[in-house]
Amino acid sequence: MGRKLGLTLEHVVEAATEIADRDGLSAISLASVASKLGVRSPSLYNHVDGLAGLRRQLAFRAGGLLAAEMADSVDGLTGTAALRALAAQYRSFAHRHPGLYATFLPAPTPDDDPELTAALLEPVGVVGSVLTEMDIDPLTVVPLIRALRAAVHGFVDLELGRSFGLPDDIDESFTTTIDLVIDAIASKSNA
Amino acid sequence: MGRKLGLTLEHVVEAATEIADRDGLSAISLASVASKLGVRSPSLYNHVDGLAGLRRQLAFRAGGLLAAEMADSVDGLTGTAALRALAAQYRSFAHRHPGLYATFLPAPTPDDDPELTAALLEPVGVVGSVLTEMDIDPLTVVPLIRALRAAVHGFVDLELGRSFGLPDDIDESFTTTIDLVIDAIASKSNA
DNA sequence: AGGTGATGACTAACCATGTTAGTTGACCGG
DNA sequence: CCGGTCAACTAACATGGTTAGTCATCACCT
Repeated sequence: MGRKLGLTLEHVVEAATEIADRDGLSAISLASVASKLGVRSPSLYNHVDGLAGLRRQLAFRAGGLLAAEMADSVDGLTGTAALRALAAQYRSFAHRHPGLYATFLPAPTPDDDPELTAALLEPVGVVGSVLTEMDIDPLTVVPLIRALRAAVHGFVDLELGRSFGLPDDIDESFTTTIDLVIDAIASKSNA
Repeated sequence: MGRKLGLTLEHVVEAATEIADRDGLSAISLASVASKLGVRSPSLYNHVDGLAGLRRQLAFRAGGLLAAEMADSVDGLTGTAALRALAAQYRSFAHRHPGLYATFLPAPTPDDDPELTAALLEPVGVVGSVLTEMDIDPLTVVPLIRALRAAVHGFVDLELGRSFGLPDDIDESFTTTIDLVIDAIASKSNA
């Protein structure tokens, strides 16, 4: 049998994305992706460098998609309103794409894979540009951006991991959490 | 060959802990654990219910250890000092036991495994008792404890995942992050 | 039109891992 | 001393990743 289907890298990554978002990142295997595409596992090597390569492609897609969504969400906004929009969009992305979201951690080291490292830090850059517009003391901007990132990521990660035991409203808790951090950031702004 | 070594559940879980803390949670396999113990993989079934059972035992150990350390760390302290001690101990645990720490997520659903769910929520209980002593409005205590948990977990998770790109001092960023949340909590305390 | 080469799928084979079944030798209580 | 239990074992099988080698199809070039 020769060339039967018009399989492309896009198709492979798309299929893997669907599996990851539906059944979790660990459900991705060459076997499951190949099966979804109606193809045998070795055929995937024509498009992707093994399982590791597939995961890498998935991470690229995740970084690019999230960065694009965040850039869109902040359009026309500045200051705390922009930060709130970014946090909400970030959380929404994680809800809609839990599998892609999981590819962010652990991050590759800059030595191992500088290209992928840069792609995964793209979303952070969007937040950074909003913060510099707010005229924060340069000495404290890095800890503050880390605090915001930690709070948002931590909340989403716990939420996705079903780690909040109590039935109390989770949306409200998210608002409380990010407002707490954003207010603290605003109090150090000179804009 | 019959009964040769005095292998116990403790030995198995201990070996798995060492592997997980050194090489990551995903490095745990029955093969790697058995090899470390000088035993064949099927022998482990005499002590543990397969790989899933081993991971479950590891999660129990993680929950118990962290809860004990946190209870110790808060001894004699109250209020914001207690919260700061808890956060520091939590982070220290994650640094010393990254493999055990990773077992906390994703959490099992209460329906699937109520026993393990309870064990993993034990550390949260320690924080809860400190907060109730601080006399916080019961309506806002749940969002606040979630904010604190999200910030601390998020920070540690990003840190362990090498996701902080910049070389800026990480200890200082941690202090900034948790002080930010703890100060907000303190401002709502009536104690 | 027909030959040629690249493409992209395939089968076969190998290795590692998890798991089950059945076996065997050592210890322990009667 | 004898019999049962326990805890290790070997054998066998399934699944998944990977490599090597095969072969049909398509595009292009003469």
